[in-house]
Amino acid sequence: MSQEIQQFRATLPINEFKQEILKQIQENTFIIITGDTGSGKSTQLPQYLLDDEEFRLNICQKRKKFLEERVEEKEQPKVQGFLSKKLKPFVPEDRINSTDLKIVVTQPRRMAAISMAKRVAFERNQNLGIEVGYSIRFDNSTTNTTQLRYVTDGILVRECLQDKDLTGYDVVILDEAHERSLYTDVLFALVKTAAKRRKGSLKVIITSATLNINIFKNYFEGCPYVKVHGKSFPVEVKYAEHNITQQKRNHDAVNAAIRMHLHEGPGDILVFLPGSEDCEVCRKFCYERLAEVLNSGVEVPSVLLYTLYGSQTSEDQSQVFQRADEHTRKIIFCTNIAETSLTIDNIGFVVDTGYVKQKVYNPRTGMDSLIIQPISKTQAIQRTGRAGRTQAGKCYRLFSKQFYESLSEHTTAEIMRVNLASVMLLLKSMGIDDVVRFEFMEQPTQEAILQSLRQLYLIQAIDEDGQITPMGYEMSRYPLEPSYAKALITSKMMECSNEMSAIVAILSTESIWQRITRVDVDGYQKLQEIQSQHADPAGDHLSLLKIFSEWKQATFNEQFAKDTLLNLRSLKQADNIRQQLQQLVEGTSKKKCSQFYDQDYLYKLFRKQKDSKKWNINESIKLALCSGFYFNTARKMHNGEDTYLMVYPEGTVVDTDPQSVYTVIQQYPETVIFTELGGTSQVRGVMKLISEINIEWVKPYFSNMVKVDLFKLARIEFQQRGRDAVQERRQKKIQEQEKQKDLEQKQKLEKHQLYKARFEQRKKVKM
DNA sequence: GAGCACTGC
Repeated sequence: MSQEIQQFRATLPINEFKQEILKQIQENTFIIITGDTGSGKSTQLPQYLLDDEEFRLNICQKRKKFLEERVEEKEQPKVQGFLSKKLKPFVPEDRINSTDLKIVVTQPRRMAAISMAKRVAFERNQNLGIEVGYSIRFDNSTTNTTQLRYVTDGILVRECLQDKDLTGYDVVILDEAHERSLYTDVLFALVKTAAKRRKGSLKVIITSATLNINIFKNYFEGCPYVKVHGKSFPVEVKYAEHNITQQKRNHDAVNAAIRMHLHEGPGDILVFLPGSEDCEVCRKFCYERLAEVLNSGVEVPSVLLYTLYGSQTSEDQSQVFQRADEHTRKIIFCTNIAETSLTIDNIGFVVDTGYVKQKVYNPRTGMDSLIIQPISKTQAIQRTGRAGRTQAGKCYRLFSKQFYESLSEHTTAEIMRVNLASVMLLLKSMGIDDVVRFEFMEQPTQEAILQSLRQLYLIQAIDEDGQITPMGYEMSRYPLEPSYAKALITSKMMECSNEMSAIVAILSTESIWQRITRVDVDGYQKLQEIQSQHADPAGDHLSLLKIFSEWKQATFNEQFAKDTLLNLRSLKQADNIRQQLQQLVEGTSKKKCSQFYDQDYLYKLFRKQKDSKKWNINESIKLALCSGFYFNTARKMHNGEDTYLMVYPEGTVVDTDPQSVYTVIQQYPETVIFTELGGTSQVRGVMKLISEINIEWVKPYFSNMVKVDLFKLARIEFQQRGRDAVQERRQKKIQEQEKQKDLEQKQKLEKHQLYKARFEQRKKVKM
């Protein structure tokens, strides 16, 4: 067996580059390895290092030197909170003399971490956890002896909180770095600073798909890169003559798929669409079209139609992966999920509509909107590649070559499109104060940073000088958005933390209700009936808690979940998270917190009210929610029942979510708070997850919100020394933007001329 | 006048 494995390992494309890679790693701190999937880099690279005796001894020596010097320096973190006990500097005594090489490999997805650890353990003929293991949230297979750990990127970020020099590792491999998840972007910055402090005793390897390596090279100071070829087949790309309109998108996609089915050789067809509803609509339409073709007397070879998207049950998803018989072709209508997360074998053809749904965060309004957008070139190439994994393939793009040229080079990194409050709090809790100047690989907008600081200040995670508070330290322990962490900590003080940890856990998962589309009329009506039966006029948060508790009381019954149209997968996940949160809440000291809460208006209110007869636990839960979300207060406008006016920013009008219990029971309270603002129009927000409150509870906080001194908060006066540098960067950015603008203008003009020429030509023909 | 892509601690 092991000989077989050795032979297999030798055939992997990366094997040819083994010596070169090892040489570069010896000589450099940072190294980039590019190569497409199938090159074997994720599984082989760490093994090359593990098996290289010289490398191991060399790096252990360097590590020993570094740790001895650091212990002598008695380095302390810059600021220390009195609430958090975990912030003592990490001095791993046993690491000083250890001759074990420790490697960590980060993955953007949990499944990838597990399967790679299993694969490598298998290749080394070992049980999982001895030498090789994985660690993901809620699931850890590693022990003290584990030398190679596959982890999700979020896990390594959490580990950085306790050990910012990453002294527990000798090598960090950031795998699939081109995907640029929020945590990989944070890790780039953390790992870069750690490696510099470690003076050559920490090696950093970044692996990425072949594209956009320049941005990595710039960030890691022109470090060397090794290019490894993958195993893939050529894919022929065809463009449509004209771009499709939104109305005709599904129509054209189905026709393209049918044309391929009738005229092409073997190989399944993958059709990329923006949304799950599009998938269902297309499947239905495809059946109808195929029936029409059949009726017209054309012979149609046997075919199976599937859909594939994230909110399906895993049973529905697994059907797609079952093999059809030799003479039957599969057509799969899918969303972005098939772009990277799920890989289907035997795809020979791809139809690409050129669009995705993407979440965009607007820092000014604090609103998340889900918008249909054109894909990036990188995405188009990725989608195309899905046709060339097992055979030479074809990709039909439902847009013109010009449209492709006009697409942006890369997908906008996540860090550029999310609320940065938790990232900023993370940095502050690690002693990085000057977040405005913090060097990310790609700089988020100043506005986004300032708005997140504002939010952190409003929930007292940082003080008016931008310095992290003990409360902020406490919040950073929780794997939650800071506002949820605040609500949870407050709930401990207000004696309702069991309830709050359940609520927050439910909100951390996808909907606990089954997703039923409007196409399913009966199901949709039934869902609405059940929802109204369980609706609690106290609000969405308490209604969710109620249904969750009922499921728990029914002893986690599967049938109960089915009957009440609940999503069992989300329920189980929510309960898992609830347990984790409860453990964290136990670690929060009520006594120490009271130093803060004794001054707190909401807490005083709680103390005053809690002995009165009218008071019940629901009120406490709502007060705790207010402590994290009071800036999301809205009051009813009387021109339209479900239209509300936010207290801040002034003049912001918001609607009620049609899914909210208040829409279901058709009662709209005077004053509400909400925990999420969303929508699809970017113009007007929709309040999601709403609870009725008493305006008197939050009134004393309103003046805070108006007089936030962002200048002070951002510690701008601390930056005088570095002002020139900032100015220079800003200038450069403006120049780049202008260049980009010019380019776009030029492209627009060219496009216009092209259309004009075509129009003239057609006119001529008609004449 | 609104209905939801994908991850992750």
